[in-house]
Amino acid sequence: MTAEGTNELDFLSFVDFAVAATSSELQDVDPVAMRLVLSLHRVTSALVYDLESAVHRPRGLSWPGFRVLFVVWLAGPLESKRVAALSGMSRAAVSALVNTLEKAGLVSRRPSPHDRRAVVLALTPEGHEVITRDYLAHNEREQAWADSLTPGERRTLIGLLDKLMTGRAAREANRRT
Amino acid sequence: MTAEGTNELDFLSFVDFAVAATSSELQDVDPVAMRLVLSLHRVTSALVYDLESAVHRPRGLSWPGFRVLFVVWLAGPLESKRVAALSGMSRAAVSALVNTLEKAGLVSRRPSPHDRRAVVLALTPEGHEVITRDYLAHNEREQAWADSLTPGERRTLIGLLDKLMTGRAAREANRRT
DNA sequence: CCTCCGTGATCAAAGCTTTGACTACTTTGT
DNA sequence: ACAAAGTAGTCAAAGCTTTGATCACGGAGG
Repeated sequence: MTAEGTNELDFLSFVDFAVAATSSELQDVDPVAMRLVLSLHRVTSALVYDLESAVHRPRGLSWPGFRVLFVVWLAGPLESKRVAALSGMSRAAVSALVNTLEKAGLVSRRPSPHDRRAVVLALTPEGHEVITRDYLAHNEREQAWADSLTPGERRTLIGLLDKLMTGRAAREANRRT
Repeated sequence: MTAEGTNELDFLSFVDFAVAATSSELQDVDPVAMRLVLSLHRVTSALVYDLESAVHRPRGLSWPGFRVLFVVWLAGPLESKRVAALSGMSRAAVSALVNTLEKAGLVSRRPSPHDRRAVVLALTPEGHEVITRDYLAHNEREQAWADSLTPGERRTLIGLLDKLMTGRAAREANRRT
């Protein structure tokens, strides 16, 4: 089974190959769970790489920078801690990232009026300008991806992802601190 | 609409909030495409973080290290370039990562017999030992996530992800070099 | 009041990522 | 045969991530 046609493999078709190859090496592996996770990871990687390289980098934002700006844009002046929770990053990562965004003049740091330990993050006018422009291009690219599915399929996929996200494994899962 | 109940938001429920908030700021945004991409990214992030922190780190592997080992295990011995293509990383990233894996005694580098520029990567016996043990634990955790869905839902989800992966946007998308 | 413990933000070290440059080699075309 | 163009791997700089300290502040009990 090994080394046969291994040369036509690519990032996409590797999923099929991997499921077959693993079953032959290991018993007790669930091929459906394997394929599910592998597909999820590969689609998402490809999607994020495409969005970052086609939309955000050309406009001067990194993918993490976009995520922070997006959260601050929508959920509005917000404590650093909450930005971390909503963007799915660690507090340390937000702190480091905001150094960059602050230097770029997109985000401002202010002390919180109610807690002198806390820092409130807000968009500067320029940051607001940047994220709205950027997000329009982002959403256009999102639509291009969504167009691969019918409207019904889109709803189904969103529903299944929600179910995964609220399921038992997700609740038990390790979370970022 | 802003700043109302913003305090009960978390990483999961932010999706709903974001879709509503964006529509009120921008017209011409497709809320379904937005929700699709946001859900995909959030589920996958949570899943990868859980797998890395619960399975791989405790066993001494990083997530990228696992990916390389996994590819070399299944498709291996393989040129460095092909490992990059199959694992979805850049050639430079593979090169840097293999430095670590080689020091750890898990992967070996050999010159290719047919092309003196190329390097062939293979698992050491210890690397084989590590990845088989590690992958068994990985797959157990994958099963825990897959258990949130019925068997039919799993098949449906895999099918929809495949369709996204082979659709037009994915084919046009920027790819790693 | 004031000690004790919890929490918010930041820093530090180590690792991985990216792009772009560079070297060594191979392939192509004349 | 040989120059030109392309390709494999690596390196370097800059950025982002993680965990684990550290420091400042807040809240509750004695």
